[in-house]
Amino acid sequence: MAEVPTAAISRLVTYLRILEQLEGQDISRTSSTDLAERAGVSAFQVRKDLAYFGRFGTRGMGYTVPILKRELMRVLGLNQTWNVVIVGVGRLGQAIANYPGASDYQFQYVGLFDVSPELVGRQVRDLTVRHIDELRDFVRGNKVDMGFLAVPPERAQDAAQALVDAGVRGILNFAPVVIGPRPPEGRATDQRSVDGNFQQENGDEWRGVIVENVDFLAGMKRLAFYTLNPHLKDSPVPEDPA
Amino acid sequence: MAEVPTAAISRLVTYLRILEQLEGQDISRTSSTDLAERAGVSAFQVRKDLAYFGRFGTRGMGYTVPILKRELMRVLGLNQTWNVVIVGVGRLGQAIANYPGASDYQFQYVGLFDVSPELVGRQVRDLTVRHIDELRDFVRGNKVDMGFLAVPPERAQDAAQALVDAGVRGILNFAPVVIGPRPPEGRATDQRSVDGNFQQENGDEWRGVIVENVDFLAGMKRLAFYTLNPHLKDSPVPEDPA
DNA sequence: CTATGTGAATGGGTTCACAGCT
DNA sequence: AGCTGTGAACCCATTCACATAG
Repeated sequence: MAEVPTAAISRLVTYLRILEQLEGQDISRTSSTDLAERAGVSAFQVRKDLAYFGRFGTRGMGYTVPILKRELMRVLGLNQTWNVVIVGVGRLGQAIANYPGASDYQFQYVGLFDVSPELVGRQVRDLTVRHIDELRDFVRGNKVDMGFLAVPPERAQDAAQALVDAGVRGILNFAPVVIGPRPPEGRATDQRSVDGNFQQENGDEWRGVIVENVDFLAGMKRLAFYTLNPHLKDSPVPEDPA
Repeated sequence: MAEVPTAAISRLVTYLRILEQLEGQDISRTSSTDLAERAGVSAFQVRKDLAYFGRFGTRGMGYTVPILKRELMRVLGLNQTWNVVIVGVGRLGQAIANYPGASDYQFQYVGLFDVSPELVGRQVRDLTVRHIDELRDFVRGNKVDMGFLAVPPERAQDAAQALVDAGVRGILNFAPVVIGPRPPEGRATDQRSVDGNFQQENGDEWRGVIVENVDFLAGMKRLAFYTLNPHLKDSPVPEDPA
């Protein structure tokens, strides 16, 4: 089903960033070996990842930085405008709204939403924070493509559902919880779909909605684990051989 | 080399979070099927992931929430104290410092560092921001285990190197760049280690240092890609069969 | 001779079926 | 009978070797 490995997409993002850096240094040509070094992967991997989407190089020569950059941007969907709302405008939501770099890729923050009376009405960046009750109409009226979710974990599922009901196609979830179609009511364990994924007839609004998670508490915990068990991590610095 | 899949560790973190939610709801027993539903994975996967680290359930019965929670905390290294410094105390760094939930796991922020004269000396949370020049002595004097890196991308490599030189064992990198042992000086492409990962003789300080990345710009870009190509994503809502 | 692009082989992770306890 | 724990099967991602193009 995934004819392109998920990990390959993450790597493409990295290659693109490297190409931007190269362009900034007025380096106009590169190679799979060079990209591989800078990205911390193998050159095979670079070539294979690119090959999923086309042929962007010249044999014997390598890649032309601006061309490969343009092609990767196209592949990743970064040559078009994305209208984004942020739901949750606490410290994290504001840090996201103000983080530089998003607008470089035509991610435009068009609306900010929260429930807190202290925040609603306030100005953040060039936007006025709205109450989350206005979300649905706003998304429909403003061609919002995706929502960034920066609410406390206990509100994340409801806020995500609101985004989906409103019609966004993608959610970037910063809350440390799994969001998704709400399981049918009932006890924890019952007999439907034995030993596999659950699925249900409600929750169809979620069909086609993409969720990406950015969970830094999880990152902390993974870091703790690998710091205790370094041998379980494929490190950038290879082991001593024999 | 990775006898435990990296993805399994991420899932263990999710299971742990679910167990905490269950405990908060005074639910004392669960099962692989129940955990699987809540985590959005298969029950096979849950059992296999747990099996990498031991036998925590009772056949025919399932798992006892507090026991499994305790065991997962132990496995993940969350039953001990971690002393953490944050390098970069801009909006993002402050949001991290103030984000609730870290201290639940004995992650203790013991030092904050920045270069900006506007920030150094200021009070954030209960800590005074120090100049990054003090990092080395501080890390050595205060048994710092890991560093969270929230500086602008162009400073990330140097700040990471400073953390490593100072002796931290883990880095949680929020900057949208690859950090690691600095490649040897020289042109982009040369002949060492043909077609594979680079490695070098300097950069040995990085040996054993764990780097985890939390890159939300990358998350945005992945989201853009999958929103354009939903069929390439294994969705929580399964496809219509046939 | 160089470096890409790609079918084939390898290896690691997920899925499965069932053995083993309760 | 029920649900965990696990060796084996399967499948997908990475690695490789080489054919191809410049």
